[in-house]
Amino acid sequence: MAPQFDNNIPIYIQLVEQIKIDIISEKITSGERLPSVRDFALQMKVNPNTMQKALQELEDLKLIYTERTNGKFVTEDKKLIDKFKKHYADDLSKKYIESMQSIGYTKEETLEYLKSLGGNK
Amino acid sequence: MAPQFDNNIPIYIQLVEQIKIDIISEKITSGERLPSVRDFALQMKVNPNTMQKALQELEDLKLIYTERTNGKFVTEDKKLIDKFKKHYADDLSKKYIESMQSIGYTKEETLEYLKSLGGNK
DNA sequence: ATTATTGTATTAAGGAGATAATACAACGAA
DNA sequence: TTCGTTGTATTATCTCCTTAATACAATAAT
Repeated sequence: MAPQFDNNIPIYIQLVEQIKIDIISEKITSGERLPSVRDFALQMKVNPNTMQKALQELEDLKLIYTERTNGKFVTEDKKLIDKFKKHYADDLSKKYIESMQSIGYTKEETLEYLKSLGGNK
Repeated sequence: MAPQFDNNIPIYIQLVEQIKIDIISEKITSGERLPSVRDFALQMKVNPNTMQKALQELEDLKLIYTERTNGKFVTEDKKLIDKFKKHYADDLSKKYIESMQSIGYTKEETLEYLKSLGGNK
């Protein structure tokens, strides 16, 4: 459950990204309650303060909301979640193409490269 | 010339990545001399110490080598450069596929998504 | 009313990264 | 020899991230 963290990126940033992915992929569903800050921190093996900071960012993004003394919940705005999903896929794809171009692959070559990669999933 | 740095990743790491890309893409060619540490730092608008740290990492990777009092040069081992290029493309592609899968896209769907993206370059 | 659980805030300590300001060693050129 | 350029090393300072240890407020359950 506790993910591997990249030493070069602040943990709270990585937590935001991971939880965002869990919401986008519906591993945690719209309206679902998250573990308490303390429990979540235990699960992820980070300090409660670090988890709190990550959850605060997610709340700023409107992806979660808080019911004081009751817990934190994934937004019920499914359109917003879908918007994040599209944006995420778009961002990933554009950055991938750009990175491949930066080392000399055209878009067509990149597509070919990707096709020939690994198995078939 | 001076790139935009991501606040969340150490600058020296980003310098290593950028220079690595420049070598892989042959923007800087095999055997070519790099600017002096001080000049390079000025170009990139970073502290000489930060540049020195980045160049030290690249030397550890054998991508550059040092002639004391004369300067630093891109390796003349073209096979090594090509190895890095292949590894880089592989790594990018695998991570891209994995990330898309993590939000629910199959490999086929990812390929389609990529094809339909943006213009034709 | 009391207790437990929730989110939230505060203070302190340590570590890593970035910058600044120097200094030194090695070598080529004038 | 002297000067300038090269890489390299050192010390200090500042900020941000992380952890630790608390403490408080609000509410549901007992």
